[in-house]
Amino acid sequence: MPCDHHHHCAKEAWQFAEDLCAQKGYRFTDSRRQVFDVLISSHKALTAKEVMKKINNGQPPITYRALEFLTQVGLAHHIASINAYVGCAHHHQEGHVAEFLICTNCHEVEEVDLSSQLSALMVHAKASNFKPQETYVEMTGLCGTCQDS
Amino acid sequence: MPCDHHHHCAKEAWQFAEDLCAQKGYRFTDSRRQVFDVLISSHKALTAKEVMKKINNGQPPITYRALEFLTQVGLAHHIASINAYVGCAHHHQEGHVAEFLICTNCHEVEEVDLSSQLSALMVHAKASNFKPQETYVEMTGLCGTCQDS
DNA sequence: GCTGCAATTGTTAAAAATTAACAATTGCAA
DNA sequence: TTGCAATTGTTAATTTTTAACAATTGCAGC
Repeated sequence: MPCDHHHHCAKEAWQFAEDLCAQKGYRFTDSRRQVFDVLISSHKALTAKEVMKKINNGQPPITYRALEFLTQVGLAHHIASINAYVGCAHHHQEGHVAEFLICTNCHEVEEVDLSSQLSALMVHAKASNFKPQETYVEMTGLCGTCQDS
Repeated sequence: MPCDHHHHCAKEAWQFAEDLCAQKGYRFTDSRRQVFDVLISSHKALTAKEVMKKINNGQPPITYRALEFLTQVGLAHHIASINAYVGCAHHHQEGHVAEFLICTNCHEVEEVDLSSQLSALMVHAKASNFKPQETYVEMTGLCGTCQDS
């Protein structure tokens, strides 16, 4: 269940983002902050276009660059199945894998940790001598709210 | 390990496709056959553009429609993480979930069944009262061959 | 065999999404 | 304070996907 007190969430998220960038020596610049703000202010996955609209029509390159940055740093996740992005301010271990539950109606996204089940996904990679880079575990469907509407 | 005797593979795949379409009452038309042929002749995931190129530069709408058809029928899978398609001629149970191991270098794709591990992915959906539609389990990385090159 | 209808295709063109290229600016270290 | 790497601003192109609609096809019912 996503937390519903965005003010609280947001504050911690910002602190987390600040710390992460500082610690890793990345510049948490204005445009990056703006995009992060848009994403983190919503639990929904937003397309690049939606992000742009929310930032007084920011130019595509700026937005795409910020999205790429945030994704690489771990402050956002790319949801490939619907080609959208969702903010994230959890600390992830190296090799962390999350499962995303994506409502196709409202695009609300719930992120759940898969660490304990990860070995089940890895076993095939291991058996095939496959060296993993990125893992996407995405489930589209209808969230509880949207099932009733 | 993908089978390496495409002739044998292909023959069975065609039979499977014919039967599937006949049984479900779908028309296995020329353009659909062409796209299926392109996909099934390769274990690699191909982008829509790559498919088009292989079909004496087929027009986009025709290719996209065929890809959509094949995906819906189950004769192809959409690999969201790299926005590409891979042919498939396995019989899938209702609610079947596969894991795709996708080489980011050569785009070879291995499909493995996740049935036995599926409950691990579903447990969170259940707990969240989330009604699943599509499940994507994709792992990008380097296949054995590409690790050495 | 015709007729009519639904499914599919062919074609043109538009819309949407992403990236290239390069000049201007910024932040910081030497 | 100079120089360099990182980042941004800007324009425009490229790539990807879809819309719209006319033409065709396959087939069921007469």
